[in-house]
Amino acid sequence: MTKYQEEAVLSAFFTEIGIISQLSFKAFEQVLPHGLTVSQFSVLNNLSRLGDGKSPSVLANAFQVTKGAMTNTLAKLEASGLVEVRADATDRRGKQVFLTPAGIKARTVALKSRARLLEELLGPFTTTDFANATPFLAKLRAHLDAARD
Amino acid sequence: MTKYQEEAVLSAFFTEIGIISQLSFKAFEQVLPHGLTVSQFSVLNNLSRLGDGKSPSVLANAFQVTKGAMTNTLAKLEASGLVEVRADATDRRGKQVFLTPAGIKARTVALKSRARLLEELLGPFTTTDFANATPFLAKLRAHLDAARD
DNA sequence: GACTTATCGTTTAACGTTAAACTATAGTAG
DNA sequence: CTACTATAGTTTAACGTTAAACGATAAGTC
Repeated sequence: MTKYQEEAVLSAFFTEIGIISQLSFKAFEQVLPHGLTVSQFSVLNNLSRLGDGKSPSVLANAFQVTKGAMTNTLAKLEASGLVEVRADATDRRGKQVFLTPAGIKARTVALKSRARLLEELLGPFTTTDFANATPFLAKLRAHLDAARD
Repeated sequence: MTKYQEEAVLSAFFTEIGIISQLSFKAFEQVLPHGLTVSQFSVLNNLSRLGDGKSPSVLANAFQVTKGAMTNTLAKLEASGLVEVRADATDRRGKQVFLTPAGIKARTVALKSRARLLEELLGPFTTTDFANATPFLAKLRAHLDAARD
């Protein structure tokens, strides 16, 4: 296989990845409860699955987003009453983010929408198809993540 | 396998896709010749591979981007002298986009950077790993594209 | 204890994008 | 020919993001 062909293989792979990412992202966004963005849902979901009380900067790191972006996302969530942001008692620079009952509920509703969407995205494929594809992707993601300067 | 587990499989898959897409996109952006964005490179590459003289709206469709976004991208390319936009003689509403010598050169330089980057992204994997993963992704992309309302 | 460096969160300007309104031109039906 | 409808491209406001500057607080060093 020539250098050129190898390049074409990688290029095709990353092109497909990019398109799938874009299409699935948009599909998810359209299906989310009104006013909730993917970023906002991701924060709610993280706080619910992994526990709330996290600081904005921890969240920003978790999602690989700047602190400024997280300030914005949290402000929206707070304005919608889905999250409560309190001063950190032990570090006066810091804050802590907590889910409100409304936030928990919004996440639950969003999860149901996502479940319906995923079923739709499954299309003619089987769960096994996706399960088989994931390990390589996970390893690749870990490599890219590590190689990032 | 329970419904919940199936959902987790799909969710994990799309999460990996999203992260890989984001990381590879950013890596490409950082490696591009100064001032060239991924969108701009994509237009140059399309015009070079598939022939220039296309209209802005054809390009907008090809990249699934709004006409307004393409207006912006082409304006940047034109300001950089990488592209020449001429009135369409046969349709006075329309325009045609042509590569300039500088545009062809910029694309060549960008392609070399991309080749180096792809080699780096290859990491511990083989070309075959990517080749094996691509067919499913291509089929899935086609499904998502078709399912899009 | 005083200086220096690092971290937390916010703010600002800039960017690329979308959606929608708009102008100009083309195509079509009566 | 006259409407009407559709399409090409631009413009505008809004959005979510980044990068960089900033003030406040904490941690480390002499």
